[in-house]
Amino acid sequence: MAANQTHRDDNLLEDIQERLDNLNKSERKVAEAILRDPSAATRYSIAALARAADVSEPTVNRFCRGFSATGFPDFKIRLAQSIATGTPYVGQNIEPDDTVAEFADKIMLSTIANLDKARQALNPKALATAIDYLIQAKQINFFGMGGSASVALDAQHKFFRFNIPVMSYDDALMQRMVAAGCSTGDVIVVISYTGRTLETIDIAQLARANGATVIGITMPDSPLAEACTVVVEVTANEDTEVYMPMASRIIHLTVIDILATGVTLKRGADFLGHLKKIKESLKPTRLPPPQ
Amino acid sequence: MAANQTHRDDNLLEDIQERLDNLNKSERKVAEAILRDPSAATRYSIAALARAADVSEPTVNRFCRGFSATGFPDFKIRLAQSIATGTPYVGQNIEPDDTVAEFADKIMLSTIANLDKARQALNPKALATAIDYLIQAKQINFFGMGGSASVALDAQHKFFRFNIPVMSYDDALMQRMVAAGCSTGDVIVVISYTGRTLETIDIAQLARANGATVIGITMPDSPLAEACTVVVEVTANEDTEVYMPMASRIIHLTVIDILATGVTLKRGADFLGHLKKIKESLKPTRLPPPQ
DNA sequence: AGGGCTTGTAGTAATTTTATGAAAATGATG
DNA sequence: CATCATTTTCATAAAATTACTACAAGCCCT
Repeated sequence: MAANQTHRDDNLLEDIQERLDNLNKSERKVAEAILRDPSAATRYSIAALARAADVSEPTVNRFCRGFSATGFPDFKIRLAQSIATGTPYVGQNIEPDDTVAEFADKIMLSTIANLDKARQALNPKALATAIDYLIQAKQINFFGMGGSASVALDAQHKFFRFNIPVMSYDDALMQRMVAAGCSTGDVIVVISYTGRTLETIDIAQLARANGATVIGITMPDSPLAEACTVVVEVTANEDTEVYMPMASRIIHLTVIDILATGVTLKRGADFLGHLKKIKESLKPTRLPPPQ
Repeated sequence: MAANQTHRDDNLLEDIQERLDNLNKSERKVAEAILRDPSAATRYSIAALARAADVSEPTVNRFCRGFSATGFPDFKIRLAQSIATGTPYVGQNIEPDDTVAEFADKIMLSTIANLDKARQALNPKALATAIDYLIQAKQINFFGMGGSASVALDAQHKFFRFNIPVMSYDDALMQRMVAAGCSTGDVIVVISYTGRTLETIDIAQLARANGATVIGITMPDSPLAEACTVVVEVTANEDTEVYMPMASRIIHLTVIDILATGVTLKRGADFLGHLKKIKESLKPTRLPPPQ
């Protein structure tokens, strides 16, 4: 019973953040005042916001219209929705003179924001397909190089509880060897942020050529994505900002969580289905139930 | 900086629904008009809503005040937020018959919720101390066993860019050997969710006895926490629920992100501090400053 | 110096809120 | 059970706040 309407991708706050550079002096002052404390902005009157931004009221009004609102009140409503939609604390880069409390908060919030974005972008159908493949796997291998090595390792731990042989490899040579040696029924999960590492793409293709199912957790429309049987698309906001840490790893890990949970659940359902089949096979030997 | 309130569990819409019976005739008409099409209500003016509910404008206003809003505009903002809060199943456990879309969403949301909780519980002072130790380290070792192995591995990758020797170990034997061989100036970061693994505690004590600084990322008041030089306390809501995956790993990873970022930042700042020290050492050779 | 873009001033329009009193409901009492 | 008193409910209208428009001054860039 999902079906929460209202999820047109508004995200006014992000919009403001993005268009910050394309605004003229005064309107940028307005934008900055809003970003400084978005939730407070929803409580301001146009006069109060104008004062906070040190501009005139009509400037605020023009600013609102610039973001395709009919006026200030409409803008406030949209802003309020944008805040509640999850992505509350967008932006705010880490500054060299931030205190520990400040940048710790910023990292946490940006991670949260990224996760929420990933949540909205997640494709359940791809996940379902991936889970189906994983359930039927004779053997599962997780491939992750560099930064994704830890994700692969984590995946190995998570999938260990299922009674399937699971391994993870962070080494191109080993990966290639495994890919070369695999066959139909094997599943290989390739984790890569960019999806553009030549070696990785090559290995994925090799594995597929040998009949293995290749599940990719990577960037949409990347060469690696093309090479996979099924792709769970992940687009993280990798800030080029030096201080900003990789959010993609966190998202990848959470995707692994979802896959593992999916396998657990489906196995249960499968099991129930199995029981049902047995029961039904017994039916002919019994009398039909009363009524 | 931090301090973003706003996430009191509003859910105005639910509130209205609940209090529907306790309202008098006219106010109920208002409530019904709003519930008939909540998102339309956010676009109405007080006059329009009054007409839609077939009551007078002050009635609408009184209604708004009844739901602890300062007035109609404030009410509309709250309503907009309530609608947009696309958080239908926060805190809900995963059910065996959830669709993929449903449980994927639940996992994401619960992870987000956990991160946010961790954010509020973070102790900046402990983080600052840990960062100080890490900067001064001659050598850093990350220890994580079982599920925390991937966190340790990730940490190794992150700290690689600093010019300090970094290693990670997921094996008790290797950890013990490293702990036995370390000396003053070495920093060991022990990552453990429970903080109650005997082996890990023992290793931490051994390392400290040899003069190493031991930073713990673990549960507060745990035996491991006692054994550390400084502890970054992490309390994740580890749902005992079978289907719920470990949120602690994600939090641990984010803590690592914070530490790595802190080291990057402080290196810059440290340089300034260094300069200051040199300056101060020169003070005695000068006359006291005027005033 | 003049055209185009930006921004503020001042006045106007719209909207919300308060004040006030009338109508309805409740309840007590003869 | 009728009647009056009291309270609650509600709408009209006026006041106050808030948002919008027109226009003019200012700035920047050839």
